[in-house]
Amino acid sequence: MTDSERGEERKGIERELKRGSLELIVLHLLAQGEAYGYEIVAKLTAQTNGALEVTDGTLYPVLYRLERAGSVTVRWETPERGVPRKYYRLTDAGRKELEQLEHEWTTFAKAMAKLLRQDREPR
Amino acid sequence: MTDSERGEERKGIERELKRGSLELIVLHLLAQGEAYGYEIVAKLTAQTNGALEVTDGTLYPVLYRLERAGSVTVRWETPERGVPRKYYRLTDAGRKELEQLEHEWTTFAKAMAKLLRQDREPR
DNA sequence: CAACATATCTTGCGTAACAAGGTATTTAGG
DNA sequence: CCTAAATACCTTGTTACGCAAGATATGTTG
Repeated sequence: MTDSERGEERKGIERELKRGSLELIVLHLLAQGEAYGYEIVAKLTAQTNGALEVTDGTLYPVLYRLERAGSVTVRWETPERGVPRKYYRLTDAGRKELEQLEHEWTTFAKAMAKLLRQDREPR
Repeated sequence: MTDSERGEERKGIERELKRGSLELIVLHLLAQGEAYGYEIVAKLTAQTNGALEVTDGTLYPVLYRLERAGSVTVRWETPERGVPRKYYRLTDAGRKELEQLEHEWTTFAKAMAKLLRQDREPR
């Protein structure tokens, strides 16, 4: 039995849709305040009621990219109890990048919405 | 002058955003009626005022995927004047697929919109 | 000290959009 | 007739990213 026979061929579609949006998502969450990796994963799940989830294996590369790009700064902190955490904080450049990405996302979403509003052939 | 100095570092972002949306886009355009490859490219440009463009090198693989998936049927036609064209037409399965993709896209876009509406840290 | 929880990081895979280049057919111009 | 341009379709290689899976390290608890 193939995937498509099981009706599971759609499994990967959300994955594709997330492409290009993850940086924006992470920057947006960090704009709410400093956070560490696991916390970002949890926040994302919470603030979208599970509609937009990410595993840590996906998140860390994103954070690394943001750091390299100068959008975030990093700080280790060892809490009174528990494992050391790596806190990420938005830079001014990161804030600008966030605005830019937000704008581009909105533009794209609007174009899609407009296109999908076009009438189909009546049957 | 580097790309980022020209503010062109975002060139690739739209490409990523399109990921996963192209099948939906093509199915939607075909729902307006039968069309051939070049025609679909032109329609997309026209109906989005250039906001969403695609080259034929991108389109043909999409059409091939749709054909393999049974979402479209194909028919060659040689017009009175000009080169033979390959016309694509939506199947019933393609219509279902279109609805499904439309739903998934909308769900995703709504989740994004909701997330981006969350307040930032006041400064 | 064993088992579990927390947290970070790495590797390999699959896929999709695209640029670039290629082919075939038709039409137009000299 | 020959060449050039236009139309249309197709293929190849590159690149980037999301993710599953697993590795590592530290801390907690019974």
